[in-house]
Amino acid sequence: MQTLSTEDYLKAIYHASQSANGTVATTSIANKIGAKPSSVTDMFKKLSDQKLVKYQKYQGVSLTNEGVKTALRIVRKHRLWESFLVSHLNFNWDEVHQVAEQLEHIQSEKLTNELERFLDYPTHDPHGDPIPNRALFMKSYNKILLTELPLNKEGVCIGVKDNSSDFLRYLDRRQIGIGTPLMILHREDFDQSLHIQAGNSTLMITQKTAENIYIKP
Amino acid sequence: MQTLSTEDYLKAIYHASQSANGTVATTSIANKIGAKPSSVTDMFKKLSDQKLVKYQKYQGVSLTNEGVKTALRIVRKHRLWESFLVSHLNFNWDEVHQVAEQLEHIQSEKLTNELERFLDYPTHDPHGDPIPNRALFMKSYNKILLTELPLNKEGVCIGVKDNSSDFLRYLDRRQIGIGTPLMILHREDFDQSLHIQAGNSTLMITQKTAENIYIKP
DNA sequence: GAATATGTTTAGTCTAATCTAAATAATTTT
DNA sequence: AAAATTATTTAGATTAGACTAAACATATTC
Repeated sequence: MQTLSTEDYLKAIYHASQSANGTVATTSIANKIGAKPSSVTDMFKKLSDQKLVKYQKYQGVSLTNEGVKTALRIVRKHRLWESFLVSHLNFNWDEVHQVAEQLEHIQSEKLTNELERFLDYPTHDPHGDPIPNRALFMKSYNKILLTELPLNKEGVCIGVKDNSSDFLRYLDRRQIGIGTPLMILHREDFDQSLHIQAGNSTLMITQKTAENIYIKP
Repeated sequence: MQTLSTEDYLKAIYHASQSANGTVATTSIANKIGAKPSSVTDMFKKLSDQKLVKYQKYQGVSLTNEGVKTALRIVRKHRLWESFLVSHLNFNWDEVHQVAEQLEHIQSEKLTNELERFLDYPTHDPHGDPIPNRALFMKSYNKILLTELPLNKEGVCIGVKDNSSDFLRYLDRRQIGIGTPLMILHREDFDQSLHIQAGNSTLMITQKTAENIYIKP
């Protein structure tokens, strides 16, 4: 049985180890969690005692199989709750994260599984991230960044990399969301900005924006 | 902003002060919370510093107006979540308490209010307890105990006093629930047991059982 | 490869919430 | 009303999780 805090660490390690190749540094977790590196070291030891991570001094941590499972159980709850908030409680996709951070810690297998049934077994959350099923398996799309989409080839927005409110609301204002068809009309060599077609309108976005939009090619 | 623990104490004090006349003893809270009296004393001081209770050494506590409001906000969430679990997630009324104890601590006004809207503004939870509305106001029925129902007069079960799983499952087996019409056919002088009509069947219940069933006369 | 910079760990401290054991107050019994 | 019982509080210890400051390892730069 995990505490709130150990669950937060496991989730942070899980997410960090997705981008990196398995092993995760103390500082990177400190930044995600908002704690000092020394606190993170303490927690690494604790998680290591519980066999949830493999930890070697100065070498960072990696999740054990059991650690991955624990993390995925939290991710599953987080994404199911986000889906619920958007689909039934009128939350916008930029408002759900903070609340789901709390709800993901609720302990009740029945609750999680019934919520999943109630939502009709969703496979992706409101940001396009895959939801682990009861067996903790998730199918992720074959996806590319908008920057990688060839010129004049149509793709569909299927997710975002940056989940911050600021970015999501920016996309709302540009009328870009999950499912929006996108096409690059012109790439500006000078500053890498892109002229794109989004749904029925054409608009200009920066490279930074394009790097945070996932496309099904 | 309250911690999990202070919220639990405030709720316990609120419930205890309903039965007693406003002021609540250290030991009674210790029993409810499952803590030692010395810990309760510490917490009483803390809550008193926050002006949520009035505390005088050796005289117990009573909630301030602000304390009542804080407690009611928690009760509101607890009962809304219980309602949700039963009405949409296939929980039985004896299974909801433990999960609602966790969910009641989720902090998000929008979540609470949207949940209330989604449930269509319920006034009572699955145990018949009134749900405070957004203004923290709740209308409680005019109710009596089954023991107080006159012989051969029909009443309707509108709630239970004991919310334990054991009792609720016992009622399930007897096919007694919220809304079941009840009538006392005979009162046994020897042991105060009751012969009752419950829905279409007649059955025998003990005084202890009857003392835990609320009736709308 | 030595010097510097950066990242990580250790040692010791802090706070919230708990506990035990002892002291003290209130209540009940005789 | 004194004695005994029960309830409550105080004092001091413990634990989880965090912190700071100093020590130590690793990585980078010259």
